Amino acid sequence: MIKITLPDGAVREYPEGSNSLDIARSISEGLARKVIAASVNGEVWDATRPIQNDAELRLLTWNDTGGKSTFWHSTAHLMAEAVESVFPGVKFWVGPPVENGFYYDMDLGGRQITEEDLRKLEVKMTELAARQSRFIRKEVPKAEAIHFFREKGDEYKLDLLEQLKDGEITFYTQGGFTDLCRGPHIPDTGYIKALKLTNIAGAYWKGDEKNKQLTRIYGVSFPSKKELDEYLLMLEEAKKRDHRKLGKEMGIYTMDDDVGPGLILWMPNGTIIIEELEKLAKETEQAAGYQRVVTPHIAKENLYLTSGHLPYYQDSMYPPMELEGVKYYLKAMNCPHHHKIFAAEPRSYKDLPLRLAEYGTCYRYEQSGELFGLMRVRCLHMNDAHIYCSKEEFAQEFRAVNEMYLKYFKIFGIEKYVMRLSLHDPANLGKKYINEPELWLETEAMVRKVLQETNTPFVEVSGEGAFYGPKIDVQIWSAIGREFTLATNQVDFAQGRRFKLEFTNRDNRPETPLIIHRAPLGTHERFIGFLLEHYAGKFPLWLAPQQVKLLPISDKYLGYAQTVLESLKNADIRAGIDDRSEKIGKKIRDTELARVPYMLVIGEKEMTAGKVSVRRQGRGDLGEQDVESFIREIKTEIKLRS
RNA sequence: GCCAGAGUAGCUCAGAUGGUAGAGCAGCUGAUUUGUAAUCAGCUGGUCGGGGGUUCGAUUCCCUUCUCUGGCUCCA
Repeated sequence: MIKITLPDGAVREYPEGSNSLDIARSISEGLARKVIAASVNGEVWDATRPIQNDAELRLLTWNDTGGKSTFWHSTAHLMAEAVESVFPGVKFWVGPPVENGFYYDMDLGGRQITEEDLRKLEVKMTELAARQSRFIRKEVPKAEAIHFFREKGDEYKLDLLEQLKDGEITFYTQGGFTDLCRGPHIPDTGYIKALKLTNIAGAYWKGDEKNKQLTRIYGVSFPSKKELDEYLLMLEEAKKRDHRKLGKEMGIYTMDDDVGPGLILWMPNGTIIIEELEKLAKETEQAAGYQRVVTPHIAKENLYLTSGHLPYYQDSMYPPMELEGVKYYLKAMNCPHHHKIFAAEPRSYKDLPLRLAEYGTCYRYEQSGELFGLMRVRCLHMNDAHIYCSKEEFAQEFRAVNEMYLKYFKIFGIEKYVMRLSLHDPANLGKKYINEPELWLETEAMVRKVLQETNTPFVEVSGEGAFYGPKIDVQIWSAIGREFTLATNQVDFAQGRRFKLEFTNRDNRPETPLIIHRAPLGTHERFIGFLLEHYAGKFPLWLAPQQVKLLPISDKYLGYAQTVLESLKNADIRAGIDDRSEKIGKKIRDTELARVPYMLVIGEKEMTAGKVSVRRQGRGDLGEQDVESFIREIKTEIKLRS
């Protein structure tokens, strides 16, 4: 007998070789039906795999992350089985579960796959699932595994095998399909009741663009039809808050083929938001001891040779324009210009920290396939600043920047984000990263220490640093689930020396400052894209392009509405009148849909009493109020940015 | 940049196996003067993304190009 410890601490005894399904069944049949995998001593196992020793057991269902990923991983195998039957001779690479489903990469030998094929594959998969084929696990000696895939002629799996040792190789078979796989899997294919193959994509083998491109098929599956329908509904909902749709609908921005890809034209409504954000940034930065500067959009080649942009960042820059034998580049970052401002005057330790801020316009030649609405563009306006400080001041300054982030996030109600400590990748020193291994390690440790001291939760990722130093990135997700860096806080140990920046320290000696690059509000483009989705277009009052709309019941009250409008405008409130000869219901409907925060209904009653009837978007009628008190209240709401 | 898909009126979408296109909403005009999420009527609006080819004839078929979209690679 073996002792099984359940999550509630209960210890039960079972015959040796019992599996998780048996154990679940001993608790209840209902539970057994829901179990799709199990965590055995912290490791996710097949629910059907025999347990030989005492163990801590946690049964996993669809509602556990481990359960879902097992379910999707198994569906990837089911898809592979279907693909193999429809396209014989196909070679497979890997087929893992992902955040919302699964994919499998394969080499179809030059054959093209169409949307129609996906529908066929779905039918085939449904058919195979209904057979309830068991997933059978088998430990295989390496030699036998190699033999199997040699026979099959699958060089991709042979490549995978190369990194595996004898004794750690397992095969899984379901129906007529056998795959090299670590597992685990669901008990049988019958668990998969609903599925959808969502798209076809190219994916470079091993993620390297120099390698051959394989065909990747994405899909998602569920234990019931109901869950699939809910998922599809959720996708529909997400589409409604897509910033590209809202941006168009609300007159925020547009793009034009003649202007160029990735170049945003901000319309009046979008520009209002930009100006409000800049106002916030200026207030915040002034309070934090920043000074504002303004710099040009271009500079001579030499500046970028000095900064290191040309060797390390050239691919992302627009090609130069040449005038009188001198090459000029559009700036991709503001830092070199700011460094020149630092260098323009002799600096003392007494001037430090020197904080130079600019909403700088940068141009980056992003690859055409990367452009994405407002989130990834080629002309961007960065909430940029550079802080020049001594090593001793660094921790304090870096911490202050982090605190500024959190202050902003509170204002915008940003709760779902991840702080990422982005480090260099030693393999890319001298290529993607400035070749200063010790300085990398030193500054990375400095940043890590600040994060730890401030108890900031973060994840560490290698190979995401800037070319001049490590950074903290704040990751957010778009409505359709794509991940982006919203804000960034970077250390730069390289450019100070490259630009020969110096200040005179207390010992009357020249010293090179450390530089912090920071952009808590990221860029206008990405930030407003994010805000559109975050608020689903329903901006808080202070950001709303139009804050108040006056809705006269009929033309008779237009005159009174005009006087109210004047009062609002005098109070710097963005307001307008709906003077169409429509019924009030229509005016309300249109204004609600336009997401204007406040509506003021004006008719006989209001005109006589010198009042307005206030209606809040999404909330409905709030009753009558004096014009003056209404203005006072919303001025407060605007001022507090609540 | 690579793989795949899409581009018809301002928006959402129909449509023709090749004979130059239609609806709703929006817009405009008129009627209506309205009390908290759609008043009625009429009208305007499109070289069916651009260029080239095949054809008596192309928005439809072919080629090419641009843009957008889903991924890959890359990144604020």
